Amino acid sequence: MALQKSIKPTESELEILQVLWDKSAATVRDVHEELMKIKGSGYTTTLKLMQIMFEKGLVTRDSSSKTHIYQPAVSRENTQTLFLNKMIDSLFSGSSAQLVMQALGNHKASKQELQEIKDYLNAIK
Amino acid sequence: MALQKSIKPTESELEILQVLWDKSAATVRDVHEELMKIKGSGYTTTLKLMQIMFEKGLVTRDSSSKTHIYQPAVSRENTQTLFLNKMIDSLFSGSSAQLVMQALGNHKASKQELQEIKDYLNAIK
DNA sequence: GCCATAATACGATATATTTCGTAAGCAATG
DNA sequence: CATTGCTTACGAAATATATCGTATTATGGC
Repeated sequence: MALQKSIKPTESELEILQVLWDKSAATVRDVHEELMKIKGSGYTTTLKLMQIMFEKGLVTRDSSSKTHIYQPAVSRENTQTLFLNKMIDSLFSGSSAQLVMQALGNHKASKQELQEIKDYLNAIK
Repeated sequence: MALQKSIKPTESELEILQVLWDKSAATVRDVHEELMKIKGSGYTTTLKLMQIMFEKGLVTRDSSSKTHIYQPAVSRENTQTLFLNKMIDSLFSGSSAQLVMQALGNHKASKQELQEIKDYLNAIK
């Protein structure tokens, strides 16, 4: 499999990918209804974005029936890693440890989460 | 310290902020020469961006002499947190633990860094 | 078969971001 | 004190992203 240069999804595209990752597959309407919960753009906006994403190869679609079914073509993990690495470079001087400690320090992690991380650290030692 | 409404710097603005954070203060030329090491845009592009950043309040400047001296007006840490939280929301389902573990898993952390993180975790327990 | 409904396609506009060209000012130097 | 070089200011083009309106097409119920 050829190593495709990973395109960076835009912000709106990320919102759509999130829905697709959660649902595995979805129609434009499905996605749009999810997006309505967090933003207020029109149906054709979502449609257009998903068409563009298809052209870019960010999603696949089954167009055998009139209502197309979309699926993510990039994995959540790869995309996370793409953005993480970018962020580590652009904001943390290339140090993932710095990023991690900053993330842990901002009161967003519960005790349980901290324990998970410790376990994880011990596991990969 | 007053709580500033945090504007999200654009990608180019982040590159400039990085230089300013490293140097504490710098002229447009200083910044531009640093940027030349990683990209190829013209001098007036950097100038314009820094002027816009000044209008947005992302940087301050001392214009008492002809060559202005710029300083960051937002802290590295606040900006890191801003982007981290955004990313946790948009890519990690709101879980900082997930982000941390993904960051640790992608082979970017050295043994030494991992140890640092463990120490840190123990410290904040 | 016809119509109402809902979908896609797509051009056009709107907005945000980045880039550059040019004009004008200042200051050192010779 | 004029020339040269570096500076800022700023308009405008170029590019990227997001939004919408309208036309067209398919489909199921009548």
